[in-house]
Amino acid sequence: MTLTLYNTLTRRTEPFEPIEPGKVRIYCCGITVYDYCHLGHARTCLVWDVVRRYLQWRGYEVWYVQNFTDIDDKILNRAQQEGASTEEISERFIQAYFEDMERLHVKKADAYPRATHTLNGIKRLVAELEQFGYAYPANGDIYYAVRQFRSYGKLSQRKLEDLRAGASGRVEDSEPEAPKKKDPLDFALWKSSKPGEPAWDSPWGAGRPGWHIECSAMVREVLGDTIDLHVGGGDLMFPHHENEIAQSEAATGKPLAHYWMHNGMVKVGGEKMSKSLGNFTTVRDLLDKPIDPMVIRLNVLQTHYRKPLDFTDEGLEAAANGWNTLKEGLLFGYQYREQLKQQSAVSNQQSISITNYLRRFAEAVDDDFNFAGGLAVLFELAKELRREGNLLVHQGKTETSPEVLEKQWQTLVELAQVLGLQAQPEEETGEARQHLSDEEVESLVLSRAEARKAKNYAESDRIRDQLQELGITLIDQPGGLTRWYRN
RNA sequence: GGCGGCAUAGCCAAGCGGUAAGGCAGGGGCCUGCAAAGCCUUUAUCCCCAGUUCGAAUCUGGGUGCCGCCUCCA
Repeated sequence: MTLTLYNTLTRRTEPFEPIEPGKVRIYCCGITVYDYCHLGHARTCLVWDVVRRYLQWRGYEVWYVQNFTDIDDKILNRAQQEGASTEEISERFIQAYFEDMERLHVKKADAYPRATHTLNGIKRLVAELEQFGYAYPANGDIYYAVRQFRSYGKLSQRKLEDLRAGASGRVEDSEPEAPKKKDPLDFALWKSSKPGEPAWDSPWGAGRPGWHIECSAMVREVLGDTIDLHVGGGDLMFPHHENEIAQSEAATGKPLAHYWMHNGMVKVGGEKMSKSLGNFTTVRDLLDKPIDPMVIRLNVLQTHYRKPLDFTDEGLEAAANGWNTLKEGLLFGYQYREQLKQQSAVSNQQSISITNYLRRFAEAVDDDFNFAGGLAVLFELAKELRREGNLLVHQGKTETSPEVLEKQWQTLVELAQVLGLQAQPEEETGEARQHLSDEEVESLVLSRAEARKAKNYAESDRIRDQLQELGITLIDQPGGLTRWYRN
């Protein structure tokens, strides 16, 4: 089987071939740490977390790096607003980021480079670009000369003329520094600092890096000149990723990444979720509602990563119900293992079908990370296990042999783990529900049976309700037999 | 205005030329004193039009409607 993925660079789905066989180097454009993460950020983090997990499951050794942009205008603004330092702001939101991601079960990256920790790399890159004729100074700032880079626009598939036409209308009035630029599309590599602003020494005077340069520097420093996969939100394609390519490739003469992948935006009421529209929900607000983090994960995974995802209460509710189904399957082993051991073993004629599940899952996901397709396999397994579990509770026996069920369960758990979905058995609180012993329950069930026989349904229903409140569910079976179980 | 993407059941969503996965919600049935739980079962011809093909949701052309990017943005 071949893993294929959609490469933004070529606008085609291509077979994945890593530079070094068996190894994958991924750089994920992380966040600018000036506020809490909202669902849009969460989607990006979740999608690429699962891509990474899948590659690992597929046998690749993955080196996954995600950056923090911890110096930029917005951080500066926020710091000024709060009378805090930029370090205090970025540090606070980096910590918040880690808290949020941990709750969402996003695996830690192998490295979290930061712009402010990469100043040497940044300065080196700017110096090289200047030396090679791609950068020029203007009023203390250093700009990248877009027209010097012949293939500028190759990622977003736009021509310079088109871009200029689009930019011309607003550049003059919205950007006071525009007149300093030789071309409206030129962008700052290094910005001189105003009094009171954080600044680093450089050959161009005290200042700070522009927005795009830090990623070029961090990729190079942590992963090398050319990496396998560069991923991030679709809104970064232009200008951020385009500029990264222009910077890195002009300096190194090598391709920055073989594959570029972009995830779709989260939308609210048909519009992109964003800070400026004010229609965002932060990850922590949602989790504090509370909503099971796995519900958010499932909600995200049910839409293909490249498509926009409309965030709605209904969608969340559907995902919550769906998660319940998966959870019941995932808890099957914990719940019924003991009971199953007592069942007589039947032949394991179905053991071959296990590889079938794995194969179908891999086939779906190999096709440009179609996790939604792969989820169908998980639901199939979960529903089968739930059904068998119910049969065990209601009829005392399963249709499938315990060995096969055990394997199916393990398969489900394995596949769920690939998607970062996991359910833990709830801790026995050992309180109210444990007040009745089995004998006491039996005796109540017996009194109820007598009441029913006497057609005293008021009394029998009272006992049934009473037991239900104590977490005990009764199952009346044909022939007057009543089974019961603790919820 | 320029560039790009999407349009599949009540809702969400797979599908990549061979006759519509899955999830959610709903319908019907069995069981029951009634319930609950459970079990069984059921629900689309794919925005419109015209082509290509033995055959199209899937390819081509033309509409229509949404969305994203072109400015900070995951």
